[in-house]
Amino acid sequence: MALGLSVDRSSPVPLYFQLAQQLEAAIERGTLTPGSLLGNEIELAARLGLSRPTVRQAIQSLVDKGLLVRRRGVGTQVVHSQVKRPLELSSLYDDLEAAGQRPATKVLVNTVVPASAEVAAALGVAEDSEVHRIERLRLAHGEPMAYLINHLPSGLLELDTGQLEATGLYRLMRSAGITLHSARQSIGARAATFDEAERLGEEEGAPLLTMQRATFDDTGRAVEFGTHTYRPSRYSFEFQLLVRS
Amino acid sequence: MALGLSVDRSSPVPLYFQLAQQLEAAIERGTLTPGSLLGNEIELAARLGLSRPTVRQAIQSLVDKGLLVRRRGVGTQVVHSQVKRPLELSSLYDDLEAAGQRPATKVLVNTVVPASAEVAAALGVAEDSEVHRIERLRLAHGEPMAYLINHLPSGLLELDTGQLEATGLYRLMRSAGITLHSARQSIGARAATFDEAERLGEEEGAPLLTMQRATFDDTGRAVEFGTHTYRPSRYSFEFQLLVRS
DNA sequence: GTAGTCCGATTGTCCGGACATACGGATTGA
DNA sequence: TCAATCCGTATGTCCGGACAATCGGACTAC
Repeated sequence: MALGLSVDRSSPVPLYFQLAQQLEAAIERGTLTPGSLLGNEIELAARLGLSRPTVRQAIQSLVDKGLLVRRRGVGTQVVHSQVKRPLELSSLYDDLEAAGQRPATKVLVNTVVPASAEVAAALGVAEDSEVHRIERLRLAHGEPMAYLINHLPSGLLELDTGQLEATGLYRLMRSAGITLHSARQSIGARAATFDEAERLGEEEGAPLLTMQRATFDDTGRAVEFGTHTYRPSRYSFEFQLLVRS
Repeated sequence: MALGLSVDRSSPVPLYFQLAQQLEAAIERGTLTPGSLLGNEIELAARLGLSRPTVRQAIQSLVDKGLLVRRRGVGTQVVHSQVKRPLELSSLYDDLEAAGQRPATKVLVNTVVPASAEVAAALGVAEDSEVHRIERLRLAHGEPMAYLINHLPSGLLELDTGQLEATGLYRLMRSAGITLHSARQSIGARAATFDEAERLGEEEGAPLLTMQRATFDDTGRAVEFGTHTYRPSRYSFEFQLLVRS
């Protein structure tokens, strides 16, 4: 097959990664059609001038992403389903932007407060110690969409209101050198209180979608604790899961 | 350190898997405390009589699970946070059982119907072709908790009402030899219609948590499409995410 | 005292090979 | 005709080694 696979040994990009990218691109592009066999690893390695472990590493990374399926004695084939991207730690801002909605943010509160018991527990800091508190209203097409309350440990990040209105919190954290690693989420629903309804332009008692999330960086340190409410008519959580085998 | 690590070469269980399990157990047990270094791979391999790639494979699997963090030039250490288990494709039945709630199921509908356009699209079958339809009421402590509507392609599974009341749908599928692979989920909220409220013992207009999910097996074939409504006072979605690096 | 440099330690990448295991089709036997 | 067996094929596991890249601390020079 003319997949045009090739690797550049002078590049600093790892060989297995180059191969994985090319395979993923071929799947995305439709050159590798769902259900089609990938050709055996030995032969593929020989064709590319790579060793089998390297080829396997590339393939494995795509299997982990859910793009390929390996079956012993059969071969490796492209998953034939509409499942494309697995779950990511999503950012509302990025989600909206990807959907072409041009999100806007209004920062309502950006201050330092003593940590409540709940916040302290979530962030793993002492109660009443100083934490940043920001409250933001997220809009799409001029309509309120979500009300976001976040707490961050102090000293982690400069929280500039202007920047917060121009981009998302996660992006700010990443550009400050923080590598996000994992998060604990809880998604529920409840009736809007009067204040909540007011802020989001809903009626009191209207259903709201709620999300609480504690985010951790790669050292396991809590870097953010958020309590968000969404207008369910404007937003729902969409994601793909992979089963752990 | 006296971690008591050892592998059984006569076991059919892969060596890297044995090691991974023992390391995970040690972390769970607290023998390996958060933040502690794991000792370098070379020495660990020598101590266990394994090769370095095997040890690396074990460690990598735990890194993928989010239990360990590797840093070049430093070593591998246990993540120090409360993040323990990453996201799984959760089964409401298993969730409830794990929480010690002794779930009960009432099967209200178990029949074969022509596929609606929505169902046909989700399952990847022709419109009006035959699909199974089941409607179940899930109770915990005698209280209604969720109303579950599921559609399955015909010929996939024997859907015995008795079995459906005794266990969960996912467990049934797994024991029928279906390997679940991935799912596409959408979680939202809305106000209960009169009928929905009736079924769940809520008031009309009360907030409901909704979930739609299409599940795929390892060949990418859709095996189930579910439309569920939950009482938010009784249930919320809890899960951990890992960031894809 | 401070900044730059060097160096040991540790993980990251890659190789080539060996044998085990499971799947599916072909062959063989009843 | 149908079922059990054999066998080729492809992935799964494991080994031992080599060199590169990066981190952090120690040392050195200014």
